[in-house]
Amino acid sequence: MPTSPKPLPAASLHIVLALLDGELHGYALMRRVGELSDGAVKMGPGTLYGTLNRLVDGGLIVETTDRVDRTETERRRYYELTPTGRTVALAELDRLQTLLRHVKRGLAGGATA
Amino acid sequence: MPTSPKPLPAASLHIVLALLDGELHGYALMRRVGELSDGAVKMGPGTLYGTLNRLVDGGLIVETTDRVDRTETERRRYYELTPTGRTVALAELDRLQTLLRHVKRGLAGGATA
DNA sequence: GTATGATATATCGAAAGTCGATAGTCAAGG
DNA sequence: CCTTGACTATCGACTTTCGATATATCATAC
Repeated sequence: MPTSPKPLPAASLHIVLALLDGELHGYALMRRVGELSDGAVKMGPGTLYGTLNRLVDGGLIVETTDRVDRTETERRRYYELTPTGRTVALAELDRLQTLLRHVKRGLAGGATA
Repeated sequence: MPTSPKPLPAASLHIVLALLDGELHGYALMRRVGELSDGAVKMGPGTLYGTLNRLVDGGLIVETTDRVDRTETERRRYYELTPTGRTVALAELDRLQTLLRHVKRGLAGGATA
């Protein structure tokens, strides 16, 4: 079972989930991560860029080099999920869904003790 | 807006979610946290007891002292959510639901780029 | 023309959190 | 007895996160 060794840390999780929708550059990722939780999660650059590098090292994302319409002065660095990264992201999504389902089931049952 | 300063760390999150269903003692909490994610999350004692203390300090949980049918030799220490803790737990649950909703919406849209 | 604020990337050190190993007690079963 | 599972607990190493800081470009406004 190579696709679920252990849960990703929070920042990594948010990044790979955000990238499920398509490639993004660092700054956009910061915004998107915030948006995805209606502003509840705020990832600063200190967290972002280190995490990005770790994800690249771990083989979950890659910097896309096939950009076509980019100007010379393009500062943005785009990242996308690798196939492995996508698999992991989907597995994490699943894990969260399972968690919520179980918690909500317990809530419905009612622990009026 | 006193009820959403920032997301709880992973271990704290799992513990308060597990306690939404009712009071539990440490060892049972370890099992329950695993169950809630179908075995994907494994919290060992090293993580558990430190986190438990932090949650007590933070006023999110309390050790229940009103146990009736406990023997003298009872080693178990039961914890339950405080009203604040319950509010935080529910807010976190909400945050996760929002996250999943947004991510899945993006997935449906399709990023065939 | 120049101040300002958003875009954009990057690094540093401190603080916080997590993990795995270890340890001890008690009860029940073989 | 002696092992095994329940149960709480702590330690140190490691990983992750945070906040501040830095730098450069661009658009808008003054």
